[in-house]
Amino acid sequence: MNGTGSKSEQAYAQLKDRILSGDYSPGYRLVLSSIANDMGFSVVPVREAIRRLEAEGLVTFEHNVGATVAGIDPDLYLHTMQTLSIIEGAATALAAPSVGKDELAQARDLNRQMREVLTDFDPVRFTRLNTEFHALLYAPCPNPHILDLVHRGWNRLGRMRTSTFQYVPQRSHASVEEHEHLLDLIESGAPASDVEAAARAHRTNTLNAFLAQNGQPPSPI
Amino acid sequence: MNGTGSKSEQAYAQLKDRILSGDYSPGYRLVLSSIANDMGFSVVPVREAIRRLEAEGLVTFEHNVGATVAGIDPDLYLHTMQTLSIIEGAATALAAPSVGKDELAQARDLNRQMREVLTDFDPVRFTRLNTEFHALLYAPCPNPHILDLVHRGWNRLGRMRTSTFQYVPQRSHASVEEHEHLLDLIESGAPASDVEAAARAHRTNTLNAFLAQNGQPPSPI
DNA sequence: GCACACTGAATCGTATACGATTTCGTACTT
DNA sequence: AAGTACGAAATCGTATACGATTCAGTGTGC
Repeated sequence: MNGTGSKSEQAYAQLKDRILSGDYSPGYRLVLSSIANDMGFSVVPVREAIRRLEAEGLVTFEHNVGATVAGIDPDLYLHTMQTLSIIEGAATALAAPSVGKDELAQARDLNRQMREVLTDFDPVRFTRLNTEFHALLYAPCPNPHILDLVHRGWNRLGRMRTSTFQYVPQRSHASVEEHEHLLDLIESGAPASDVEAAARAHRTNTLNAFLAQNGQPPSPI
Repeated sequence: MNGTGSKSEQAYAQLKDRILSGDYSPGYRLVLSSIANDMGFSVVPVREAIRRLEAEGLVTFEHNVGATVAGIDPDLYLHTMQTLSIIEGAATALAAPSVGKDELAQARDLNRQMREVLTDFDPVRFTRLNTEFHALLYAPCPNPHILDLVHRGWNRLGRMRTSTFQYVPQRSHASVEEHEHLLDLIESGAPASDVEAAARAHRTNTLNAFLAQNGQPPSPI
């Protein structure tokens, strides 16, 4: 009857939404009874939802204490971004042969918009365009498992992903150029390894800019 | 008081065990009440355990029908192995600088044993040695997130991983040679990209051998 | 003044109960 | 004989209830 299905499912979707949107920020204590009351159902489906979120790494759980929204300490950020650079690079390479003219045109347009934003820099808008740009390029990846990992990775980063370029605004210029290069590679049907290397290096560069700013050594991969 | 912690946790561990050991084979219907009875507690903790397993991809869930142990159709196998070749390759490369003399010696010994097994081929034993060999090399990877993904990937393959070389026995000779090469690269402190390429190619070769045998095209990555 | 034991409120963990949904066998119709 | 409608059994989904555990605040002994 209900399109969204079970309450457990609804609870899962709502919690995930609130966490990803930053409504519940890291460290927020997820009290079962409160959430259940808010949503209007009992604690059982909420518990199940939280278990799933736990397995995805969005919340941490402590026995007899409860769940809290998982934070992102610098280490976790490094590790997740490193992993994402690897997986998203592979996804982009695998997707490349299936990227059509339409997508390429869209991507070029997005990059043009990003170039415009450079003159009057708006980090949040730039980051959103950037996210769209990359999503467009890896979406045709024929391996759903890899796509799933990409999505989970970005989810783990939570709200930080919506504002990456707030932290490394100086990367934005190089980023736009690298995008252009990546598009050329894809359009020209370059070997998968080249596309992968470019896509990965692009992410790694942003990560390293972030690390350098915090006085940390660059990622070895 | 209890070392294993909550019943939910126990249920999770037991179910995972039984699935991975092949006790519950793919397609097996996980009936809540039966499992709860078997284990001696109520259905609630069992449900939670299953939710977590679902999020990890070990079981599939259907609303109002129940959970079944996730199978591995050829597509899923391809996708998972492809993903693993990418992630494990990266893990091995990241781990390489931290692989000590001890580990190298152990690895060489394992490979020596594998070479011995070649003369009187035992696919299960060979596969186990192979698993150990690689686990030894990627274990020192400093990025726990990547390690986690490697483990999850192997878990998804379930029991098939314990007998890979049953399906592609002819790969075993080349495999041993490639191991030696990989060890040389690591020992000589080769660049991360070289180690990664070698480790990935090694896995991809096995995957492709498997694919070729089933008349499918090789993996593009 | 400080450490420690105690008490109660908040919260979690699990069992039980019951309504809802699916599934499958059976009888009935054509 | 094949297909369909019906109904009972199996199973799931969720609410409620209650014991168990944690945590904070208070009081007591040293």
